[in-house]
Amino acid sequence: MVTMEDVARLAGVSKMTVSNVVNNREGVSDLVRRRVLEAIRQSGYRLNVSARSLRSGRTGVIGLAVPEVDLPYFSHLATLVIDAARRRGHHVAIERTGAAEAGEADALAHSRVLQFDALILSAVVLDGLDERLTGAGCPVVMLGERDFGGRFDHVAMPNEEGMKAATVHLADQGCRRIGIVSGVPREGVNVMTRRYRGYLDGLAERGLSADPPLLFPLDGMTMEAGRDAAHRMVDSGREVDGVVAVTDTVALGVLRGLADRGLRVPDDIRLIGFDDVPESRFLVPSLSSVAPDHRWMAEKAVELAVQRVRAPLRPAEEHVAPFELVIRESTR
Amino acid sequence: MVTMEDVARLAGVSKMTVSNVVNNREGVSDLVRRRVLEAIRQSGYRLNVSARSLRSGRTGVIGLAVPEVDLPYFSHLATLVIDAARRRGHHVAIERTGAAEAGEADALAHSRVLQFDALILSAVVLDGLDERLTGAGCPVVMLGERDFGGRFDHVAMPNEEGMKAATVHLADQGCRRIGIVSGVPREGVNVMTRRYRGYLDGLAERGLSADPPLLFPLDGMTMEAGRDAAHRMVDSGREVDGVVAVTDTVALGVLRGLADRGLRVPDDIRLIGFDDVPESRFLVPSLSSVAPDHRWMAEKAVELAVQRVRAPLRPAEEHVAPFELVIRESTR
DNA sequence: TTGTAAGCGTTATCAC
DNA sequence: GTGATAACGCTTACAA
Repeated sequence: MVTMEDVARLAGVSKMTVSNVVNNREGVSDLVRRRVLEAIRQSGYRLNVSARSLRSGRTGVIGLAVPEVDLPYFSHLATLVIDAARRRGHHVAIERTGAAEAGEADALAHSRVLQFDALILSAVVLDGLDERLTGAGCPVVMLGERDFGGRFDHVAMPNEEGMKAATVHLADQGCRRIGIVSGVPREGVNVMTRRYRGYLDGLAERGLSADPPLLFPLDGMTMEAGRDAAHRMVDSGREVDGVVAVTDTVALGVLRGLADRGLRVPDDIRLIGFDDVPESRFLVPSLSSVAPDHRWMAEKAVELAVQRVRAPLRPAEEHVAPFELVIRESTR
Repeated sequence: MVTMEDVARLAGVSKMTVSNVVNNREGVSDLVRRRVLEAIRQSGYRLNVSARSLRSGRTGVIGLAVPEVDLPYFSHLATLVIDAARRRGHHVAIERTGAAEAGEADALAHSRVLQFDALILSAVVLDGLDERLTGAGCPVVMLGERDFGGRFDHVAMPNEEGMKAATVHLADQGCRRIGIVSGVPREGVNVMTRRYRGYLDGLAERGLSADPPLLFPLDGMTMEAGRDAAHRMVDSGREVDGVVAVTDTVALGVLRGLADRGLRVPDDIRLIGFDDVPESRFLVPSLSSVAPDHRWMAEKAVELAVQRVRAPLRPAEEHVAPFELVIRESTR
């Protein structure tokens, strides 16, 4: 392995000068710099990141913990985070948490092992996370779902506002019996409860009743769960003329489930999702959706992460992503 | 920061004994081990991976370079690779190459910077990669697309066999004018040329003419490109009663493009994809597809990577993934 | 079974 | 503007 020492010898300078050149530091004469660069080229030298990290205490890696990499929403988000980080000279290591508390706790444990400079945590369910977070061994930025009373940097989704807008939109399209396909709202603040609240707000805004609630519960946040929920919805015989799905991925399953029962969207029933994942505009029918500005979210999360590495003691910030309602065939 | 030294002092042993406990090595008495573990707990000690890597020369990280993280095929693959690697005690860092030669070369450059123990490269287009690969600074396992004359470990897709089977299937369903939506086959061996060859083989197998070719070229491998190709196909006025799409992602776009022109699948035209991504069974109509065993591929790729780290000089291995044809509504 | 010493490749500090 | 030296926290090799 070629080290700085070797390069230094080859260029006839000291190790330290090579280091200065490699790190683009001031105070190296042009002549020497050129000589060093040439020596680096000739020798095929490569910086040893482990050594640098050991010395500097920084790894240049930001962790991104998501429930599943292969759900469109998260993979899309991951892409954007990777880009945003790269622009700031950082790398991203993705942790899969599996949407379970165990997994999310695990990701934190791993963040210790892998020594991220910061961890961006897209937490869905984890309760009682707070105590553990403080022991993560690196700054944590919450992305998406939860509210931690201002103790952590937090990039929030417009969960309530978005869901409210979606529900109002369905009402304005003439729907009178609007159902929701979602996880059962649990105690504490999480994506399910917030979106469910937004749905209720939307109903209230248009004077529609939520009693008895038309909640069709979801077993997981997958396409499969969405399809099954749609089956149960139709089979229950309860009349529904519009559905808000808690995510686009779930909505994709609902679309399939409705087709299985011979119901057409939007003719028989209207459907709207949340996230505006890339495939939504290509589905048949194309899927209306609440579209948070994902790029903005990724950018902000990485920005917060990088800032906090530099200044660990700044007060925590909370930001809510902007969104727009994208109207497509499924609610026409 | 708490170091092994601190733990050692606390437990009344030497640094080395702590190291032995941390690494689960033999030859530490139970009593001492317990004392050390207790000291670790009390002190909140965490292993410093940079230091370990610097000393041992291994990082425990496998790089995975894919064109796009947010195409379903790659995100699914990434999930499986992450799982397989975790089972072997490795972490995965994902590099996005952007499906361009520049990107793929870049990933190699990064592999130098990040010091992966090995790099799994899902290369799509890169020609003249061979020379650069040897300078990657770590073992490289090719995943998916290309053939490198046996110089690299290689987990290949059943590109030709799969496409042939898909084409034969369409013929057996009664299709007589079978088109293909694919990138233009280029010089050299890549996914496009191999799949196109499989398509031609399939036509030949059933005595169907490939002259003039019903190739509808693709500008990229995206849903959008698939939709546009479908538009051009229909607008060209050329009669087509079956289509093989080069990937499921492209097929999803084709499905949309056909709907835009008022054509129904499978009634007016049958459609089959390649990859069997998770969403395919949930589409309406559900999408028939060539289903390579992705889990097998990920497992094999990681296995090869780990093996090669241990034994850099073993001769390269080449494996072709098994596959099956999944018949769904789109070709009924 | 446990301890000691050396060194992995880099950077911070301070001297020149 | 450049160089010598001393860490950073850990593991390998070997001694006790």
